[in-house]
Amino acid sequence: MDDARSRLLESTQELLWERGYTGTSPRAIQERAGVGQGSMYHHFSGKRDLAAAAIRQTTEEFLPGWRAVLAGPGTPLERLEAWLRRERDILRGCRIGRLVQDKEVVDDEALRGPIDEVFSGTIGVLAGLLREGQESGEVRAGIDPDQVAAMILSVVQGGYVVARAHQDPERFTAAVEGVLALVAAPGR
Amino acid sequence: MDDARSRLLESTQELLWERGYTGTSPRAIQERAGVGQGSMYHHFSGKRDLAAAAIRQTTEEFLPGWRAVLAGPGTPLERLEAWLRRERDILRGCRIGRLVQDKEVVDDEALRGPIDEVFSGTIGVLAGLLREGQESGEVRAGIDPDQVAAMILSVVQGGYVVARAHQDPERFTAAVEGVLALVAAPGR
DNA sequence: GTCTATACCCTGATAGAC
DNA sequence: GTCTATCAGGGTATAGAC
Repeated sequence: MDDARSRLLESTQELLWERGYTGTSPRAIQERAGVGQGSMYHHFSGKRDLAAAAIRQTTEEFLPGWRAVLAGPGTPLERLEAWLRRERDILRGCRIGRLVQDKEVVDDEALRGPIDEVFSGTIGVLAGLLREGQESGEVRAGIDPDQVAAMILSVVQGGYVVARAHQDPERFTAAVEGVLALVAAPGR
Repeated sequence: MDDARSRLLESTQELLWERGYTGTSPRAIQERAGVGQGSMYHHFSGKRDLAAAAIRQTTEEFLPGWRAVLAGPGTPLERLEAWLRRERDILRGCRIGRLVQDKEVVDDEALRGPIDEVFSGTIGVLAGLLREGQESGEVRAGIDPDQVAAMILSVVQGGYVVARAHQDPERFTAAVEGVLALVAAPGR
């Protein structure tokens, strides 16, 4: 019954990914959802409200990925590898990272907040993983896990950007393999 | 005399940086340039044409930075450090990397092309630098310079993204320092 | 080269009927 | 809950006068 609501959220998630916040119009959202004007403004107070809900929903969909990194099978380094090498829709870009280019998103706490939480949380998770790996000797010693965690997330985010510029997913892959080669303890 | 033309280009460069392609309107360009409608459409055939010229001009402004990396003072690693640590307007993001989130830019060869050239060229320059550094023993041996070069550019691009999400330039700095720690040969 | 007028569609929203 | 008006403004461009 409030199927319209969930279809609106889903089409907003898709359009934000494809077009960003500025490039996404209420009309386009309604059309893709197969829902009329009145319905949308019944469920949400406007574009911003709908976008905030859609972004929050998207960020919640990242939780399973975190769990796998934290508690998946394998050694810390293996879990990092699995996360970095997992299947991604590289040329479509990151569904949340891309939003942060948008001035309207960055200037609005309700829109930027959830993105910041995912990124900050990811850095925390990665830093923990690196520390674990250092203790077991798998990960290169003498590096700052927090710095390297920020670096790893940056490689993923920047990998999307560089791959899109060249229209070639291989650019992303190269960057990720570069990280893995550097993070492993030398001579293993 | 064709000062209007150069003012148009400059205001387009600024607006593309702040707002992206989709978010930049001809009207806004004209207002910021202090130029009327007719003038803009006299010098350029439309928004796309103007944006293509502005992007090309922006990418040309990257050349001095390359030269410093290639032929600046210091060892290869010192030149890499200088490039990575140089003053940047971090929270404003990368003036060309941000454009690549835009579907209309990616789908248009005239807009994406110059960006691709700068990125591909940068990776080439960085890879050369890394090879030099490996020969002199400054840079960690046993890594693939092309992969690590792609990784370094990704860290810069992703560093902007992550810093904007957190609204804190320190995130960028941490990522960059992470790279430098990993790239240097261990025990030096 | 630059100006003003004009045009048409899109954006983001409100109002009120059903 | 959803539909159909309706609206003021902006986006992007063309036309023709100056």
